[in-house]
Amino acid sequence: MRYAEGHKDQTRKKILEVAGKKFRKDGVGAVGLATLMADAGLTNGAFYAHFKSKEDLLKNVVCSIFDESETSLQEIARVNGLESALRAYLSPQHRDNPSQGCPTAALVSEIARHPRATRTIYTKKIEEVLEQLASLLAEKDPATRKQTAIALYSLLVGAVQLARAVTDKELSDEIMDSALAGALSLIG
Amino acid sequence: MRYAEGHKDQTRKKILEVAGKKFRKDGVGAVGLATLMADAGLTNGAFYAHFKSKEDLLKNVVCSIFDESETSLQEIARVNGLESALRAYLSPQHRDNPSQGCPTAALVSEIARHPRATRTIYTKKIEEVLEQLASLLAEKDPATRKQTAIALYSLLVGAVQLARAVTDKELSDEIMDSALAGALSLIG
DNA sequence: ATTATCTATAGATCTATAGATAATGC
DNA sequence: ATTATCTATAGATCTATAGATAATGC
Repeated sequence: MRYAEGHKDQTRKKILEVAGKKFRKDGVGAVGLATLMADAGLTNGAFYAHFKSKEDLLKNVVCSIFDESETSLQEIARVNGLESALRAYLSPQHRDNPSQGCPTAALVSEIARHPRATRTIYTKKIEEVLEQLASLLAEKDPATRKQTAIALYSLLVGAVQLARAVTDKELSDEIMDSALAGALSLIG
Repeated sequence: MRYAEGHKDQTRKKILEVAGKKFRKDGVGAVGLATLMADAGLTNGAFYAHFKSKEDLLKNVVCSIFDESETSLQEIARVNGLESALRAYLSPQHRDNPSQGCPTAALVSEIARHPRATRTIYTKKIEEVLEQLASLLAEKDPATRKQTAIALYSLLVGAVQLARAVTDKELSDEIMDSALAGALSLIG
């Protein structure tokens, strides 16, 4: 059936949006294409009009959720400064809503097990994020700035993952608070 | 068939050992029980003489690989000090061999999606590791010590995961080096 | 006789493909 | 007429169970 101009693009966007959420929430491996398509209001077979495989979808999802994530970080940091961005990253809101949260916190270890082509796209996005973070640091020397950005990002990512995994709510909160203290001490 | 005394215990240990490696290398979800048992020199059906489900196996694997991991940290730190342990954690050797490495770096985000009972066992093990790390810090005040241990562990975990995911070898090395610098600055 | 491990299988997934259908563009 | 989406299905997994087999203990 021939739909209105731009209909296919909209559907593609919808699939990307639903996949971005489900992948982060449940993990890539745990998401089946049939259920994913049903959540997007479509059926299984329609998938292949948009992506040539699940791996192809993942590559596109990685790009699009990083772009969103970078925009969001840029926004917060521009308006309220880096410390506010760190507080947002280490907030219960972020911890408790992985489906809209940081792509790395949700997917990094799974991506590490995916084909090289996917990991290379991920690598490019990580470089963007690190540059963005570095640009927000007060430090003058670019090498030191990158070093700090890397340590800072690692700390944030690790902390949110830990805070999501533990069942003890107090410990989970303590992890977020301690990570904030550590992050602030890193950026001096 | 009735085997020699202790045979079943040995088999159980073998399954745990193989599972500990495969889970960390490929992720829990990507490991099938039939292949796992074949790797242990057994067949599918034998699994249920040892564990009542895959989830039950995972719980036991979490305990046993954390115990190994804690022993190993204790060993390195006792002989060569905390800084050596940090260097070992952030070494190419560790990054390139997830199957024998840190349980958290390999499994934390997957565990966060598992049933509460499994996450509670994981939580207990994390508390052990954090206490162990805290005990190795020079800092006097126990509260500050725990805070630093948490930030330190988060940083280590996040860095190794990132270093494993990126395809650019130089960036991967840079992540490990920057994390070490950050870790050293955290422990002052 | 006991029981660790075996084979065989049920029932539920999963990804991907092939070919049909139906709503819009020309 | 075109083509986005549909249904139906192939073929390969997966976890888990049931019942058979065979090597050791008594």
